[in-house]
Amino acid sequence: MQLTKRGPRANRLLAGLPHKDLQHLLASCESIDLTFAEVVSLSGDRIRHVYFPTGSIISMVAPVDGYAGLEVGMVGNEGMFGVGLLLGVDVSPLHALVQGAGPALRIHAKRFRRELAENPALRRGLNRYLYVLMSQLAQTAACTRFHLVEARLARWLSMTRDRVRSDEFYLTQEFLSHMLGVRRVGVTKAASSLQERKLIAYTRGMITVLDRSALEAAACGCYLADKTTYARNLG
Amino acid sequence: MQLTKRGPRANRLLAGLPHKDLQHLLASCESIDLTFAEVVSLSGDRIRHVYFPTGSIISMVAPVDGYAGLEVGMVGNEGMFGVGLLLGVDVSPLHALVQGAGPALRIHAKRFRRELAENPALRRGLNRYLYVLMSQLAQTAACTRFHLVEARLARWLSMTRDRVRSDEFYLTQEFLSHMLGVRRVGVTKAASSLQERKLIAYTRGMITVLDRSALEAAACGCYLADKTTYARNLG
DNA sequence: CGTGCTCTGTACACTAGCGCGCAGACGACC
DNA sequence: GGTCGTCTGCGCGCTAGTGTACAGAGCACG
Repeated sequence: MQLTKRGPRANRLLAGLPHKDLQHLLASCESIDLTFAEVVSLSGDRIRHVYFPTGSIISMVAPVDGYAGLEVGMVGNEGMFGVGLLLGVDVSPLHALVQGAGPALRIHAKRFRRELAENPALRRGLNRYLYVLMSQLAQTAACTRFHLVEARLARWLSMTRDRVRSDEFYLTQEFLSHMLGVRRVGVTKAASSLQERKLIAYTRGMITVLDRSALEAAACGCYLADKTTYARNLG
Repeated sequence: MQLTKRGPRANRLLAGLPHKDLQHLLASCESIDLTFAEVVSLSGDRIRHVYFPTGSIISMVAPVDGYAGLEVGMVGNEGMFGVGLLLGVDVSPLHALVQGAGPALRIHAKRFRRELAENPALRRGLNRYLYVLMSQLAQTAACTRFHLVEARLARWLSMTRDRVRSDEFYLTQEFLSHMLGVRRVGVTKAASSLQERKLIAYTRGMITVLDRSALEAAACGCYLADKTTYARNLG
């Protein structure tokens, strides 16, 4: 893992903090490694830690009775997990699981609340992030309803690529099918198509993005919309 | 319109405030009437006013290029429109339009921010509401993906019924089709089915709920899930 | 080197919902 | 009372995605 994926500055929310505030916050943080498919938190659980991924990705999955759930948000080095605490609620309404293995910083919920109370810059930044996250939720809802699996897959891969900052990452079609809320077969078809078009290549879970900009073009507008929202509010 | 739909206490967020805080806030509020299909705000617009519906309903619609959009949140007397301001952002990422005509209280964005700064009880309550709203967004995303139109319609009508606190309300199938993100014909089929089952009756936009609890039972679990989340956090 | 597991690809019958177009029904308004 | 606009219902061909089941392919590990 490169250095750029491990230091606190690798997380864009933390990178935006004034030096002194950051140092103060870091004193309460511990550096950890998240492993693929690890469950960070289940819907309804108390949030024990807040996570700032630096090189990892956490998926937020809405549970639905009788189904495996649906991913509604993706948190990488541009965000954090545990936003409920910003609003005074220490229970996550969503499942959170590790979609991309890698390093992250985490901080105990209690200390995080204290930091929050003492640190207006942190509060301001995270509030804005929460706004972006809400926009993403809404966008995803609409996207899931209207767009075809292939475009959604392209969006999803592009988002992942941005967050791991690498053209290669590990993801089985089975996993993807849960994220997108479709059958594995649906992913196979869409992925085959993207591979035929030379946008990606994959074998046994290792996915390689061959043509980034073409992949982004194959994605639905939601990809760009998300990016724009982020840039406007946190850029 | 009954008195219970007009006074400030008709809005559950306001009703939860200490008397003194409420009085202070009300000094900045004006009482207005929202008319059916009125556009409160478009995606990307500056938020000029925050709305507390007392007898009206505002729909939050996520725009999608090439489609009429998809409703992702419903705000009635249990909520407010303009949550972005809580997070320091004065632009709405979503369209907001009036789904149920009726009275509401509103307050200028600027004054609202000042109130917010001065009034911790208000902040606390609204933060919790924001949390509930986020949960609703996620729930709706999953619901829209997995559940059949008939169950979604039943959910939607039940939610509306709760918010207008009346078994009769005006809504055309055309409008409903936009909210649910399906064709009008899809609504016709689902609504016919519910009517055959004696759960509702309707003619030319006037919908009557005949059997509330059966309608709620016909809805997907998302209806109950939303209610539970609200009760747990604001009840 | 073979065995077993995981990952990927394919086939088949089925269904919910789409797009479009049209027809009836009710109400409002001149 | 006739006309027009709005609301509701239906038919028809079509498509994306479903559920299930099975087969090949690559890797790991004994």
